[in-house]
Amino acid sequence: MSATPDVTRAPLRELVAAVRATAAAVRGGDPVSAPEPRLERSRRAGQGDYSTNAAMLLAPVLRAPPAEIATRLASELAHALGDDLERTEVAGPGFLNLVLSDRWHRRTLRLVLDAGERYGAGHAEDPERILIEFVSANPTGPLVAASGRHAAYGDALARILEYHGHEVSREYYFNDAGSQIRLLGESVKARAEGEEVPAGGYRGDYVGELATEIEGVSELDPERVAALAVELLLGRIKATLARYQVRFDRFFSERTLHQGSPSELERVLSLLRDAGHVYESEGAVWLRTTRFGDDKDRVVIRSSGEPTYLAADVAYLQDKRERGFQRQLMPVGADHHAYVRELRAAMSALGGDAETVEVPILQFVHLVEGSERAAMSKRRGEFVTLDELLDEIGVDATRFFMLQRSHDRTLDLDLDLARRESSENPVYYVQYAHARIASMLRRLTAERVQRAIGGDSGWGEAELHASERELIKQLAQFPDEIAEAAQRRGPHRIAVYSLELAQSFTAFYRDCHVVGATPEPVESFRIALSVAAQRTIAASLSLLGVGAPEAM
RNA sequence: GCCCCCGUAGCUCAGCUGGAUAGAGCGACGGCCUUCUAAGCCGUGGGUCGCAGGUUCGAGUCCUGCCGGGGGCGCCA
Repeated sequence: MSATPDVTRAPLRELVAAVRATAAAVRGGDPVSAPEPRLERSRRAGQGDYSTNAAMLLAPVLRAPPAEIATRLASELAHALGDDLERTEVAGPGFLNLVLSDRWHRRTLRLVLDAGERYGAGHAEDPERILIEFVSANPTGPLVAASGRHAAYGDALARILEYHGHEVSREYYFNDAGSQIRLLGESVKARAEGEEVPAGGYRGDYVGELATEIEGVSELDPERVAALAVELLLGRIKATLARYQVRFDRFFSERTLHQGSPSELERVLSLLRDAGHVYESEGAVWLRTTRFGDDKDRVVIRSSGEPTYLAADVAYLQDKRERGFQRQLMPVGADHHAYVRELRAAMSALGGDAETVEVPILQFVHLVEGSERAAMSKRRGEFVTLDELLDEIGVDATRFFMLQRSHDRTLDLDLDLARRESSENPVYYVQYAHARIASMLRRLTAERVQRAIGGDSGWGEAELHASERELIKQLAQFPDEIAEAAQRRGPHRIAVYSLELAQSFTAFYRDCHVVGATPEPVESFRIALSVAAQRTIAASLSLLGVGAPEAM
């Protein structure tokens, strides 16, 4: 991505490098392998700012007590870090705690500010071209609240991967062919003619609406009705997604895979046939997925001659691959998890690497109101649409709540809490911290703020308040949080981080007066720190697709 | 029966791929507005990390087995 100078990137990187270099020096040329030492944020006061487990890892290699090794590490590290290091202490089973100086804290703030709007961005070590396919709900009804989790997850993950330095495309794959669509057409037609919808058909109120929206339904054949209904429903889905701040680069139609002669689907099937992974049995065509770890083979062409959904999905898989994506992410609901094995097997059969097909499993969402649980399924008329949820609690709260929890856990979304516009509601708490900084900075001229950020008049030498140090360490953490969220496909880490950052800022705000602080260098430093906090809160929220208001 | 996810405070959940005395929010209880937004802050109480073994200097985290909850095992998508 951008060619940012290394020094403005991750403040903690040089600290980690120093620790590792020191550990290597103490260790000497011993060839026995040992894990790389870690640098961890200390959890409680009295254990320094950071601590390393290096001595405990080296103990078995050097056959010496951890405490003794830690002492040697300490003197090496003191040499390497110079004035950045206040002191070290050996503690517990052999931890080496580092207490960093105010000089280090000021320097770290400098690095954060110098990185500007791109702080924390572009750290991916192996940038890839990634395609993320998400939501992909069939256009047989409006998006339901559960889709809100998929949409928020995929969108936030895409933003995070992009920020981290990958090249990301987002696609929505929709089924506009096949039995479900046929059923939709028949359902609409039946509704228009006042007849009973077919077994397993669609019954929601929207079906009736479609019946009136489509002119002359009764004269049209079901197939035509289905096509028009899909068009209308897809339009609504797109509108909901746009409102939800979710962007797609492309909506991919399944139908296009069936068109032409040979169709894309037929072409991919013959690739598989040539590779010897396809056979006929019981009048159907099968893909030998068992060769690649599946527990049974899968039908691709039914005995009726119709292709299965899997056949189309495999064609789509190959299409994406041929478009040059090195990795495909396709988050799906927990009810589709068995599908992972089939897809990966198909990728192997196509001669690709199954590891490049990643399918994060998203667990279910329960809407909770008091002790009531609202049903989320698309069956019957009883479901909450995403639009209804957005009407109820707003875009920001919905996204934040959907992203707050790890995607592989079922989620209880508390509507009472989400509706509240107070600090009890985590999303407002974070936004409030941002607005508060904006409000504070409005009391100053732009020139004053610029001068403070630039450090033109200096930041002084005064001893820093514990809250100032804490906030700086929290800011220093940001690049690592992004790297973790990206690598582990876990956007919820950013939501958790944004809360912690807001808390750190609020503590600083409580303890340290900013505007009017004396002497002037102290005011400058605190203004600069506030700006860094504001930018980083804004960046975190932006990665979640949540707004960062200037005022509340 | 087999496979996948999950059991952490009254509730909802974090816990950075093995580290020190297990954290946050909500709820409960008590306190704080003549200074930059009280949409805020401070304090109190609250735990056999489902159970039992194992691995090791060290386990909420890794392994095995049980118990409990959810999901999946179609020529449906």
